[in-house]
Amino acid sequence: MVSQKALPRKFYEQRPLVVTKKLLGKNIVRRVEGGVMIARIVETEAYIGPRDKASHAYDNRKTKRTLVQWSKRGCAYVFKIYGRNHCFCVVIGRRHVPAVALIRAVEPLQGLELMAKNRHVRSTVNLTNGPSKLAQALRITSELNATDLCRRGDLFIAEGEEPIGRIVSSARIGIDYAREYRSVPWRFCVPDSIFVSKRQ
DNA sequence: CGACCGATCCTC
DNA sequence: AGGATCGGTCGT
Repeated sequence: MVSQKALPRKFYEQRPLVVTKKLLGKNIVRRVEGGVMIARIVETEAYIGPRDKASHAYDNRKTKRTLVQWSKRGCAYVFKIYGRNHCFCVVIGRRHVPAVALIRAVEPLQGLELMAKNRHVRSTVNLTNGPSKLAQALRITSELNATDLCRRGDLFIAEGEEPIGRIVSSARIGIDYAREYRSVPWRFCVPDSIFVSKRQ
């Protein structure tokens, strides 16, 4: 039986890289009409503004899109990318310091049928093995931007099983333009998960 | 107001 | 390897 108690604010108030790493193994709980979906986080990345050139909040770019990055830790930052895809992040920066953890991959635990319906794919691994794939599977869109994940609502994160083995860290994916921040090891994943992006 | 482009995914 | 697809962002 998996816990459905939201992680406390205190969890998100640790140092950004600590939170990003500790999110591995935690469970995303998503309630929609038709049921509950639960998925275990297996891959994350940290974006730590304002100096991080890969971050949307680089150089303190505070816009309508990025504003949530300055809100309370433990809130959701959901953005749309390439016109059709969404990505799901968690705010983890101290007050006045924008920072988020991007959820890059999860393992489905409950509600696989719902996820498959949302994704229109057959294979289980293809359900949630990428940031926009999991957002689509869990039906996470811009409407959920700024959701407080510390409340037990339609979207929150709960305690899960500790990852077994050593956490792998590496450079982040898809941010080659970020100059000297291109190679910082701010990507974390559990070892041996088939849902983790190829490339480590 | 126009131009550019992306923390991706899918198909070829 | 290339196209989809559109709102955010920035320069004029």
